[in-house]
Amino acid sequence: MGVTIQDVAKEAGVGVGTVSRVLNDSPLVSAETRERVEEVIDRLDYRPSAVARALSLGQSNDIAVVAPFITTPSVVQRLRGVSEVIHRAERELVLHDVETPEQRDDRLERIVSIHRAAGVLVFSLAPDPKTMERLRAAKVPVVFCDRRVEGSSNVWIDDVAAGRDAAQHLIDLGHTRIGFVGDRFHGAFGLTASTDRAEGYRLAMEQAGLEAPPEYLAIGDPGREAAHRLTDQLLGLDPPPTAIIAAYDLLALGVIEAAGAAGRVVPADLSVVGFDDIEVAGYVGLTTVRQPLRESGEIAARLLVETLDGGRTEPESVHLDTEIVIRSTSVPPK
Amino acid sequence: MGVTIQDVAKEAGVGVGTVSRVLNDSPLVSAETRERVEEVIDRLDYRPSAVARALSLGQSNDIAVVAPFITTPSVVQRLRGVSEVIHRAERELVLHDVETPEQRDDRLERIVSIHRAAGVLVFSLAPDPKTMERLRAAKVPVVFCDRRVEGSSNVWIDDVAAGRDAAQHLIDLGHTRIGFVGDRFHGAFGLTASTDRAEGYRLAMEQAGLEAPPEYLAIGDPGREAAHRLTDQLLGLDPPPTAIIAAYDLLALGVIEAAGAAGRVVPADLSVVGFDDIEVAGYVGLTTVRQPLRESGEIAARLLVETLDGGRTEPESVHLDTEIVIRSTSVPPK
DNA sequence: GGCCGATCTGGAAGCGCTTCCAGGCCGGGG
DNA sequence: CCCCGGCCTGGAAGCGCTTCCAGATCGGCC
Repeated sequence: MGVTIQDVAKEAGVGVGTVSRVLNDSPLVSAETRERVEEVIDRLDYRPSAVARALSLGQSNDIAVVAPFITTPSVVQRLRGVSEVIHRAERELVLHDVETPEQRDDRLERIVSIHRAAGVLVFSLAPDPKTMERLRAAKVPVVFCDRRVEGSSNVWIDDVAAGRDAAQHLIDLGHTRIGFVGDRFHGAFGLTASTDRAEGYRLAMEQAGLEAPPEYLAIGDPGREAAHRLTDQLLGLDPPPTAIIAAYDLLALGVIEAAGAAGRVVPADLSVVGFDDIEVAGYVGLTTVRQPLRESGEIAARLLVETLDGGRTEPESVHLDTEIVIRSTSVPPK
Repeated sequence: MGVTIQDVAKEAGVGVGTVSRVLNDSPLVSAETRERVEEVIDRLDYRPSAVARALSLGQSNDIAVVAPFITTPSVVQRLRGVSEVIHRAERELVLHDVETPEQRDDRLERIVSIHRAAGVLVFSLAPDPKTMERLRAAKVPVVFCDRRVEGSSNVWIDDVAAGRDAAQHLIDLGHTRIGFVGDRFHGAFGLTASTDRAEGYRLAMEQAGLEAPPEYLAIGDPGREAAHRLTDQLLGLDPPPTAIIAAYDLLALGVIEAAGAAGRVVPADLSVVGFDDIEVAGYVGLTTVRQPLRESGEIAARLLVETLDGGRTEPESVHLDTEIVIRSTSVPPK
């Protein structure tokens, strides 16, 4: 069917070893032989089989990306950065979305034992220790994005600081009654962004000498309806908060929607701040704490590619800064 | 390093052929042998190498998904559906994003010749005839999502009808001056959604006996700033449109933003309608023509998996209905 | 009892690469 | 002139599977 290395060798009048050396840029080939072989490769439109190569080398050219796909649009932004770097490095991106926590470890194990991926990029999740151990034993490089993991390369942001910045911004505007909306979905996956941001919010309040009563912290299910319920709950308090921080932008949009439905005008009656700065945040004028999503994916992918290409032996932890982007959903309280 | 089929065979006291037969559920194995082999497989935690299997079979277990990744959030929704089906079918999803038109055909060719993917799923794009020919010659099943292609399975929606529905909705509300905003990015990729929707808009206007002067059709670059410019351009006309149809939801958000910046209140001064019903459309109350994104991915993936598993021999074209979702950005003109 | 088919099994060949090893060839030094 | 080392090169072995073919076993029938 397809042209094989044998065909090329025969046609060029050389051995298969020589063709292989040409393919892999080995210096052990004379210039004229190389040229002749390359001419034949072009003429026959030969393309080496990645599968055969992978079997022979004991390792494929694929990079597995494991992500809690179902969640926020932020994953997509990260993926763009990852995809760009991976394809520039002439590798393939194999996507494994994890829709339930149980799938997580199973996927990771299959990736190395069955698929023989060259490297793994994990978004946001933390594998359990047993799985981590196996990955290390298999000597497959793993890089984490949006997660700090000891002993592995990773890219992370300081979510506590981000939460603090969001709260501080509102405090600076003069707000004293500030609520927080989060979801427990993140908890089930072992994701920490939501709780860390809430913690930062608590710290900022404390530091400013403001109260953050437990009923001002509303945690519920993910999704739009839940965001509605949580918002209604906060707005029904006496006195109600004059500002709400949402654990991520999509949730913030839900808060805005619910506030409107409850007859509150954003931002006059209620200021809203989110996190991440996903694409639509700009479109709807949402004040939010930006994290460099695409860049985080790029850097994580680059760390992995460098490790695979041998240019990096020690794990590296890269910290990225967050930055509050003030748009039109946050103003001083009435 | 890893456990191989040889190890299992030796440990179970059988030949490798028998182990292979057990793995592949061949009926040519006696119940007791099967049981013994399975016990050893479990005990040694043996996992067959997908790479070796792929080389032996001449085909991998991977499904390549080719998508113009950079574009709208709609791709993500489709991907979710695809991912679910593919992983349930115990196959791998290899993602190839195409950021420039030139990459498109190169990617497709590499997918079959180098990566030996079992099947290909193409989003929105149309490969050139030469590439299509090669794919056919390689006998690799290809399914198109969001695109009608003769001779291949595909899932599609009627974008002309969708455009007509959007316009008709506004006409029914009493609008007579209706503008359309699109981007030429889609054109460069050979994507037809934008132009088809514009065509539907034109037809509806014509049918209603309304004028759709050329200056009411604003086509520019993709992105937020361009959407601003196009909107400003339309609003600067005399008389300006009382409603704008945007070729997809993200563009509609840009129109809303620009209208606000120009001092127009949506929907009182300007009604806006989008297409796709991406996740955030609900959050911001955008009236839009919904297409079943996730479902389209699911169905396309299922068509492909069925073809690969031998249950389907003839290509099938699945038409999905669109449906207008009326929210708060469209009201009668003043 | 012998033969035949049905049923199951072992193992070799082959998938298309990489890599290692054994040479062949050449030039230069003894 | 011979030998040795440095370059190149050809080709076999091996990666871990699937599959095919040959054979072993067994029961049933003549």
